[in-house]
Amino acid sequence: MMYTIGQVSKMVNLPISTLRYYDKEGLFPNIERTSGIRKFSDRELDTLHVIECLKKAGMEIKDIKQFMEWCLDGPSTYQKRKELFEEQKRALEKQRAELEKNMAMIQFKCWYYDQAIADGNEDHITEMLPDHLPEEIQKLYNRAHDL
Amino acid sequence: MMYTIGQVSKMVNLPISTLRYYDKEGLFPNIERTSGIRKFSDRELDTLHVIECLKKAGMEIKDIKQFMEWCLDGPSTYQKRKELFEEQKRALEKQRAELEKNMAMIQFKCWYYDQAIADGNEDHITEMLPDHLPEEIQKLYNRAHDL
DNA sequence: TATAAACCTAAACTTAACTTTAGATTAACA
DNA sequence: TGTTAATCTAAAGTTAAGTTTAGGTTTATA
Repeated sequence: MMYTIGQVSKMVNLPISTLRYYDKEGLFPNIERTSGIRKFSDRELDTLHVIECLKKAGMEIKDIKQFMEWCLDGPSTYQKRKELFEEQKRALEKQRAELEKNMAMIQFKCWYYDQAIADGNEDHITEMLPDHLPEEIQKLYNRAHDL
Repeated sequence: MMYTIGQVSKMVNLPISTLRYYDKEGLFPNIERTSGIRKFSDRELDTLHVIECLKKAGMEIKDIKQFMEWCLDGPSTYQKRKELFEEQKRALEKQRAELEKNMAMIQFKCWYYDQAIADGNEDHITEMLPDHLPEEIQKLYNRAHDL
């Protein structure tokens, strides 16, 4: 199945200009064209999934391009490509740990302002810190401040 | 306890220029100074934790500044501040869901290249997709492609 | 077949979040 | 007390990842 750039834009919810930019940066190596007009296939849609994923893991466009070039080089780059994904896996695991810590911080703050609203001021709460908190909240606090 | 900008830079692992930039953007409202030189206290260190957290949740500097201004306004802004954290909580929950999806994609790719390396080519694997995969891998595949 | 909608490129522009530079002041130490 | 290290400001520069613009071509439709 083939798609125009406008169709893909709607499917993946990215502006057309972004798709053109990705193409210009080499992220769709040898995408098909008929009289100059891009024909996106399922291969390019899959590529867009991978791009989204690698971007979220913190990779830059130029490094994603490098990966796309490896894909053109065939079996000789399997090892490199695998290592790249192993590395991105570690990056995501690190992100996950940080996210959980930040979530604890945010939840602590939610609790904090619940208290402040109930009390009308922050006085008791600040005196309470960091030791005399309800157990569940103490856990959040410790996690948010990395013990 | 008071710290110089250089000490804080090492403590939080941010360049001095970034700390000055945050200050210029109003992220340390009424930080103390003696003859022009910034004196960071534990309050500013806590602020830096919050900044890191809000930035990770996707907030921009100017919105973090807004929050810092609310903090100066006292109890009348408790509600706003609480709502801000509730919103950031939702942002982080969304991030968490996306992260898990991306993790599935990455793990699938790791498996994929393990197979490609073992086989010497990608032929069997691509024929296998998306239906005839080992169950664990099928799960990853489905998750990565959102079913 | 006209004409509107969708597509194209190249190049300039934008934005956020820093970073660097230059030149000056303050603090720490021998 | 001199000199080296750390700090300061203002302003210009940087970077990545797009977005916008201008001017043109191709495709779809009435």
